Amino acid sequence: MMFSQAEENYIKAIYVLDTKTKKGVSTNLIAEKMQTKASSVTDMLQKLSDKQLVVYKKYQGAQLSVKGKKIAALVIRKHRLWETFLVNKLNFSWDEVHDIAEQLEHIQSDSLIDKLDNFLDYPTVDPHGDPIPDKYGELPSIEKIILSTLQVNESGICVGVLDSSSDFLQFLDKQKIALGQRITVISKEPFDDSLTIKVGNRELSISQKIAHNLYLKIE
Amino acid sequence: MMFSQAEENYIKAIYVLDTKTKKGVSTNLIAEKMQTKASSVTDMLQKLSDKQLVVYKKYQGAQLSVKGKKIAALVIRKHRLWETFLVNKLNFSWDEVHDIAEQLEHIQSDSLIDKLDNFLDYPTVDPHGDPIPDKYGELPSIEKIILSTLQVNESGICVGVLDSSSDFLQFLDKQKIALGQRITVISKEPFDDSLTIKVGNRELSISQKIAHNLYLKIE
DNA sequence: TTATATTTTTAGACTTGTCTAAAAATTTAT
DNA sequence: ATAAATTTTTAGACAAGTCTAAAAATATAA
Repeated sequence: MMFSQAEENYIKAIYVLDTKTKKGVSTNLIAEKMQTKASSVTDMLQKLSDKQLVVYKKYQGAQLSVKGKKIAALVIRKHRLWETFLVNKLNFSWDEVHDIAEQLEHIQSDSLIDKLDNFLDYPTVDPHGDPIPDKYGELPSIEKIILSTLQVNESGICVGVLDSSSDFLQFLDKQKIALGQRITVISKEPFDDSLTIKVGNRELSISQKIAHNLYLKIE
Repeated sequence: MMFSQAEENYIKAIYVLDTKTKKGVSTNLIAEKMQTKASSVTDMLQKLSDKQLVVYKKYQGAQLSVKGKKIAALVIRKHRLWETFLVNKLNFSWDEVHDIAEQLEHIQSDSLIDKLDNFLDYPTVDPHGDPIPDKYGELPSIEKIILSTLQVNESGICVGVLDSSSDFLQFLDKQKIALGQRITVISKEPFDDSLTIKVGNRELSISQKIAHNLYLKIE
């Protein structure tokens, strides 16, 4: 069974929104995510429902079926493997790879993905710290917490970003904050919720918004 | 300026047929190459003509414009770089890569191709010995001759195949004939035009058809 | 709870690329 | 050189995916 790029993109969008909201995903939400119109979404939901990839009742929003979830996970697997390839092998920086991976994720070939996975040495996370589903569509769960939830003097290893827009990623590059680094909370400012952190041997002040988009792993 | 996959595929087909026949390429020829109907070809030729990619007059066949030729060469460049990647880095064999490269060649990103080219160490030929156009669409001309045109006792280095169907490539693998090997013509059989050749330290007999599909480079 | 606002769906249209069937042009053969 | 065969184009239809505008359903508010 093979799906069009449009179908795969809708399924992926629903997957992301689904795991974020836990309820049926609304037509408008999907439309916004897909940068399209609600009427187009309705048409596609009808089609995906016919193919048993989503559970959809008129006016009730949509949820992925088990089959739909697996397809979503496999597209995400391809996306993240390609991003890993682009960064680790072709020397792209982590803020440049999203759009290219968005195209590469639709290439249809199981053996290609198997061999790419092998070539990359079976990575479990992509360059942004997001977990890579295995070939069966299973996501390894990684326990990580948002930096802004840490108390003063607590610390952890930076393992991912919540927002992976290039603006944010470029900011991190500029501040020399990278995955794998230890981050320690030195102090918290009650006035604006900004915090002072230690990264390597540097101390720097970051806004609440920044702290809210960095994932740490606590040992 | 960007082109759809369908447009790119037509342009590529016309390019290949064009350089093979030297005349305007007929609608039926393109239809056969593209596995489609003549009426579809007519529609597309009209469209490509509007975009100045082909020179087309009703009932007269089509030829690529300079612009069309450049686009064709750049698509072929991508195809051959990806084939090289698949064989050299992912360990595919040379008979498995065509269909996957057929998809990858449509990925739109100049920097991706630049970086891939660099990663592969600027190859000039793909795994089948076909030349890779440079980033300006220029094809390096490689002088190579068909094995069947050699006289007895003449020899050369095998540098390419004319037919790159997987049947033929798998036959070559089975016979342990590979690019880079010296091939010497031991004798020619007038009855069926088969020939006995020396490859490495082995002697083997090959049909005229095989000999007609192997390229050699003569020093 | 009835009126208003918002969300969602429907209806109809458009684009790209394809097809079949028929018409027109070209080529081949007698 | 005219008839027959072949090639090519046109005309009209269809599928996928999108859009706008209007109708229907649901949610919100007085």
